[in-house]
Amino acid sequence: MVVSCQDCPLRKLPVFTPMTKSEVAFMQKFKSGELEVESGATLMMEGSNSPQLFTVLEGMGLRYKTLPTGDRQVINLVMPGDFIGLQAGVMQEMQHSVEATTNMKLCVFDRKALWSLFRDHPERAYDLTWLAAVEEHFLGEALAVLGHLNGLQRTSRALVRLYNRGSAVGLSDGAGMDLPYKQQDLADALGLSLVHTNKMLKKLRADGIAVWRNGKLEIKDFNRLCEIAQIDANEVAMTRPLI
Amino acid sequence: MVVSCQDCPLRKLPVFTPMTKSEVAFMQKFKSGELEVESGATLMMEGSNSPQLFTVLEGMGLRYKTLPTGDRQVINLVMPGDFIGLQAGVMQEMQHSVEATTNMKLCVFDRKALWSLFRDHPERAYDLTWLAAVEEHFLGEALAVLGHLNGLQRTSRALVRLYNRGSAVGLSDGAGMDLPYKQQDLADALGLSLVHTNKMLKKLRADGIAVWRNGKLEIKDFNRLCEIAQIDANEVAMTRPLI
DNA sequence: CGATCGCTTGAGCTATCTCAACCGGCGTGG
DNA sequence: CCACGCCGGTTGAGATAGCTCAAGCGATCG
Repeated sequence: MVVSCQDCPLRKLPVFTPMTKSEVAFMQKFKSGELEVESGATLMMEGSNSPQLFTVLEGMGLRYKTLPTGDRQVINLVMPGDFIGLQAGVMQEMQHSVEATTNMKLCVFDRKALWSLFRDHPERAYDLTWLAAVEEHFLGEALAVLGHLNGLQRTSRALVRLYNRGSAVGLSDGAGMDLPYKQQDLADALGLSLVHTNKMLKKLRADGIAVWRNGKLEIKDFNRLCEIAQIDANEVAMTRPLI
Repeated sequence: MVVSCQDCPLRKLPVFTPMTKSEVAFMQKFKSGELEVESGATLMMEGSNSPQLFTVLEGMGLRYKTLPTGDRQVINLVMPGDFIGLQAGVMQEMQHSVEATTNMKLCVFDRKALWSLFRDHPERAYDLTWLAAVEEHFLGEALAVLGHLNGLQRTSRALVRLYNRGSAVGLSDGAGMDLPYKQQDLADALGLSLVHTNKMLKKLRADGIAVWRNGKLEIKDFNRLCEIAQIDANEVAMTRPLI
């Protein structure tokens, strides 16, 4: 169903129908350049009206909201293939911030071209809407996680999801993958305190289930991890559907 | 910015540009009928492949996921004007269920016509994507609520948001509005136990801030409620942007 | 060498959960 | 018309997951 498209600069966008030559040409024009940012940089700022859309080519980041109290809710971790900025593209302004955790390479699109995409390339517009629906699906799942799972379950689930996503985009080699985040980042994503997150990770480590240290994640016992996370290990890994 | 459109059977869809006559004609064709359902009915079922999209004309419902443990996470409450089923329309299958809380009247669209909407009416396709982005925004906010607010704050926030939304679609008269849900529904939305939700509602009642009983919600002290909910009372009520 | 940063660990505190009982209203069946 | 059962809401009491505070540790950097 999902056709990967090498030619498309928006190459991580899943496409359901092969692209025509004229579409590829349009995409080339749609793409306005590439951008490299340093780790720590803020790509998009809550409340700003960003004129750009990005596809992540390399590196990792995180998408978060800042609460009036100063707390941070991480919405999700950004990996290669993710498309960011649709919200700002389509609403007046950004509702969350995006920050680079590692150095990143991005493919930049001009937001003004978004409308012509809809007008002239309905197939691609459809793909984009599909992407938004998928995003909505994942947020719904995240909501259920925060609403109903305990600390250990949340932590496990995060590791499974991240591992699956990482595998899907080729970030994992054998049993390990790069996961260059801080424990605080994970805590902010899971709605747990740093201390508690640390203790849950320790438990997974002690039980020989998963080890995450020095930016490397190793899954020792995938089945047990899935069991804790309440995920069917055989389930078709429905991660971000991006190739 | 948002132009309401009386002629459009998809009339609750916010449109940014006035509709042409041919568009209105298309919408009439797009609409495949109206549907009335009894309270308690399930409109869409998790995992099913629903051939229909709906706009809510009257009545209220709720959108939820069922967890493997049998727990329920309410994703949001469905009010008149809401558009449901885009996920099923665009992905293969529904990721959550939708249930009617009261009797409901729905405007039904044929999902197969969705593609021709994209092909022939890019403005409307754009509107739809905008709607998906808005939905994503709200889920992001909900995530932050579950991740960082305590029981009283969550409860307060829910009441403020519901009151604002209700007002926006004309469900509130003066100080009161119909809110025909069970405490269990709210609990499942907030990720709290029924008992605790009940105690938080009791506190709001005792403090003369808000009273919700017998399906009627009355806000006694909007400012204090907003304060607890960590919402700026003067903030432009960014509820669902539907007229 | 001192300072900073991320991680780790312990100790007490409390928000929230679970269990359990009870209450009033309503619909149903005898 | 009464009795019963059920459902939604209310309340109390004990248990606990997770929080906050606080301290210490190793690595990195200027």
